[in-house]
Amino acid sequence: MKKSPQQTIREWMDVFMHRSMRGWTRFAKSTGLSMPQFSILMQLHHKGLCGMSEISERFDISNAAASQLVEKLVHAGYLERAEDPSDRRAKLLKLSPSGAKLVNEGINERYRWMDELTKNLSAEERAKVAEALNILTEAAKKVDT
Amino acid sequence: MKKSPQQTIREWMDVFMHRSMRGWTRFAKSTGLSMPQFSILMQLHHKGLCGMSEISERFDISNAAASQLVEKLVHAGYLERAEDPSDRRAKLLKLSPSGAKLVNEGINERYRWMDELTKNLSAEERAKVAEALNILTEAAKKVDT
DNA sequence: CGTATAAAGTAAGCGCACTTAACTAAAAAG
DNA sequence: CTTTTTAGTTAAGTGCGCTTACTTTATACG
Repeated sequence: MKKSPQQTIREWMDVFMHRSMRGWTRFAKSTGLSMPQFSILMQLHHKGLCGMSEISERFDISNAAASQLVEKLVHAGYLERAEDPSDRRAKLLKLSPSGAKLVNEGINERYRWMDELTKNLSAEERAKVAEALNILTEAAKKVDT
Repeated sequence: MKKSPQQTIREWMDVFMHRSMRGWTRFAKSTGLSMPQFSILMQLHHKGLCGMSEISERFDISNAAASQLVEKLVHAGYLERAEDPSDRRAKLLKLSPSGAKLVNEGINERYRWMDELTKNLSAEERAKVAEALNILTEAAKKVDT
């Protein structure tokens, strides 16, 4: 009874998702931030810089809600909010140094599990894994607009 | 400038996590359930059957909170709550048919993106990916107690 | 036995995310 | 230049998750 490639891939997804979701929520909790707040920091980490309305669109919440969440993060020192010089109605949001530090700690915690996983692999296995994940990453870049 | 295997793996994690978290929260929202409620359904999906206190331990909340969340899920018809015959203080929780259906829809939605990703791969690439993810899944089973 | 301990449910109350509605101010349109 | 649209903020109010404190019922232990 051999597993199909698709089955193998799906099994991995289940394991990976279940595990990393747990780690993720635990870390967010440990920072004292709520999930919505933490997610905004992550979004900023990926986009680098963005306006308020991008936040509300991305998380499908009202502008008002986004504004309130951001306000808390600015107040806590994790975000910097500046006027956009090219459009003075808009704001430019970005991670403050301490916000970036927090996000990186979270990401490193994620990496740690993965390192744990791969540290007992042979060099050959590790190379195979890396090659395969590279294939998937490239595919993901094509699919995600 | 070649990427190290570790870098490749981490890059994949970032892409995969960011993308699947988004899909996950969107799906949960579309069901009308809150994330905590939805997470409980997922936990039940993985464990099959469990008591109330396992819920509170898993999510690091009080027994009272778990009881309240479960009550809502039972009332909504997603969970069945029965007395444990071997310890009549305890309850046995499990997904109802409609709860199982909901969870499976969520999981299938996750799979869909992955299918999208892999459908344009050559058979050879797909085989490589499957082999690598199988290695990782086995490793994960060893690491996670 | 009775007493202590454990599992679960109930009640009151707090904080947070979210919404709508009203408002400010700048840009775009006519 | 006036009107309309757009970006963001503020305020009031709602619902939910969570906690602590208390109650109930069943098991474990001396």
